[in-house]
Amino acid sequence: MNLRELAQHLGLSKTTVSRALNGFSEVNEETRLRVQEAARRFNYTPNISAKRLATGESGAFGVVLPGASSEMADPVFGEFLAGLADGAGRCGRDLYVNATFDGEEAGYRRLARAKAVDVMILANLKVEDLRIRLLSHLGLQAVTCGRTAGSLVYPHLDIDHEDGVRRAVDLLTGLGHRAIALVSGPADLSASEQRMVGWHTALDRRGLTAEAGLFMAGPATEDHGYRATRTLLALPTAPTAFLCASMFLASGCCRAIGDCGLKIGRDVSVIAHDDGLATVRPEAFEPALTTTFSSIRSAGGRVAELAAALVGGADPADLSEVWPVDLIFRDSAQAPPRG
Amino acid sequence: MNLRELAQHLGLSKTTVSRALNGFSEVNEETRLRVQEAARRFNYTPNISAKRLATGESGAFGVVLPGASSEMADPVFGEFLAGLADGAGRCGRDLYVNATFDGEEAGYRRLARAKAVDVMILANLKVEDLRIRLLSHLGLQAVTCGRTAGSLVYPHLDIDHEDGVRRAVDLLTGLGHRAIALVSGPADLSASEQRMVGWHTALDRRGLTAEAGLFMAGPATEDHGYRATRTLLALPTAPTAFLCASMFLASGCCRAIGDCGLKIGRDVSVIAHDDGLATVRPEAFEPALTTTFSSIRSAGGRVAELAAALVGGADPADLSEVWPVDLIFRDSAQAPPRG
DNA sequence: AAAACAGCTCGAACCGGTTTGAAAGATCGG
DNA sequence: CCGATCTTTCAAACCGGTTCGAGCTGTTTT
Repeated sequence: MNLRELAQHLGLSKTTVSRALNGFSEVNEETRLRVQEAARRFNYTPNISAKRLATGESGAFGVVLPGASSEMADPVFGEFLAGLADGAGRCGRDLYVNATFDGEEAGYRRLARAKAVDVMILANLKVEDLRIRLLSHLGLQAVTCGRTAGSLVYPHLDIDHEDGVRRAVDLLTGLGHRAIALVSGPADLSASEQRMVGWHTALDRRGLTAEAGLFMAGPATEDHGYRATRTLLALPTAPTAFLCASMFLASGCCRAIGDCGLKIGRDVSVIAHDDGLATVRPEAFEPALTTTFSSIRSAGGRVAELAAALVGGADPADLSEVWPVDLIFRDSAQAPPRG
Repeated sequence: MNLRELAQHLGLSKTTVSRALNGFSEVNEETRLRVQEAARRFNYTPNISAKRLATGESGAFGVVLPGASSEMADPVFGEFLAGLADGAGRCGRDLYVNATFDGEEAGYRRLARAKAVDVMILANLKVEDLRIRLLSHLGLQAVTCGRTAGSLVYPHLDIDHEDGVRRAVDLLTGLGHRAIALVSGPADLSASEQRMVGWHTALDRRGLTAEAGLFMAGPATEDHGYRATRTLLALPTAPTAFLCASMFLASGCCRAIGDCGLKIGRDVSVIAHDDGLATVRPEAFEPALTTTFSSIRSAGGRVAELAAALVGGADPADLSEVWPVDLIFRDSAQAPPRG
């Protein structure tokens, strides 16, 4: 059942039927109801490709997965994607996932030229992220999850990583900790940099120094969390508290602490950032982990909404948000043992 | 730059240019080269929507994420999706991800009516999976990752879960184990059922009984792995070996074993199934985990290829594969302690 | 009563490709 | 040299929507 057939059935023109279904005001209300009723009865859904061709809008958002890298192996990104797809659905859009085998840049170029998507979604922003410039150069709009320090203005949603770490450090220093390690994700990520800034400023404010040796960047895996923690605990001035940038890092961190014969809470404190993945819940740790929390899935959903607003003609300057982070106190953060 | 403009530049008709670029034989070879050269120079890419409208093919594969559930929280699914997107890219297709807020079935119906995708991809097949019937009823082709026991014929790719578990059990019984637990994923999953069958048959062949109490189904999380293992170790006849259906279950399993003061390898053996996620590598365990291995990412890529073949008109009956599973021996499987 | 106007509806053009059927030009056998 | 055949190209129709501009009512304004 297509538009022409539906119009014939109703004894109307394609024009009127199309307008009736798309909510134009010139259509008689009675006619509109008749049309809507018929559309429902005949199970009519406009052909997406035709609609896109006619409107010039693709009705889809794009995400490029760098094929070679293992970004998707990252469950946090997966969860973000789920939120994104969910939000896109709510806005009546679809999500185009493109994993290019010929390099990320080629993927963007292809999508742009083929007018396959209305907006590109970028996540895991780097400190210096070339993709933003590339896209604006290609004439593709973009919405990002995360933000860079530069002066470029683009719609984005970000978590206040800096503040989250700051508050976590405040909590720990308040409990009496003086040597606080930061077990971080990849150093080139903007989020990692923001966390480092928060760590520095919070320690500075207390008159403590952020020892460079207590900052350990690396992949956000259990493995790196374990190794980093082992390394840190072997230092002559081992830290009494650990901030982990993800739950996976925290898993490894906790395992390392256990392997060293220490007890979390009593001997060493741990605070992790929790993105809200169902598979790694802080309550499942022993003891339950104190966390900074922000749902990455919700963030994905909101990014989709921002993208929809952008397509709808909203001013890009109005489409940026920074979400606060919750600090949730559980048992893994306690006062340090008396030295 | 669109087809008409390109044709004008070349002094040719749209027809000829289109055919030259799409490899039709009636075009003069010299002309074809001229056209291809010009297309490259002007950076011409056909408009996807127009192409789709004209051909009736959408050029995309569809994946529906059940919005309410947390399938995406599952990193294994994320990795599968990455492989899928990668494979789709290699075949010149795109991936349409649809997370419906109004229920999975509604999502399929919408995609079918709007002719948004050529083939649907299904993963995480249930023992009784209604989606397959629904799709064939909607006239949508499908390729699945996983297979059900029923008599329906559909293109699929599956891992030989049954054989993997059988060989793992054989290894353990060969080492002298007699009580072998199966820490499984969700019971309604077809893969879980296949694993259970493998467990039963391998034990039967050795004249051992598969105790119902040693089968623990649940979500494929660290948490469930931990709880299940604690429960099992508290049994009067505690198992001496554990088979874990995923690396996450294995993480929890190992933690539980450690918490009970036991040592993996010496006191208790563990074999896990490894889907090849970069974040949870068996070598990172202490001791390194013996695993059955099969890359879920490669599987995703292959599923995309099968889907492309299906669109290309291949006989659906020829498009099914079952991949063998590697058994990789490491240190976590040893002979049981002498009772 | 003529002019202006608002409310609905419609035919036709358009989006940018693919594909059909016809035709022009080249090649060839007789 | 002519008709048959093959090669190559083209104009026009088509896919299924959206949208512009015009036309046809009937009501209000002057």
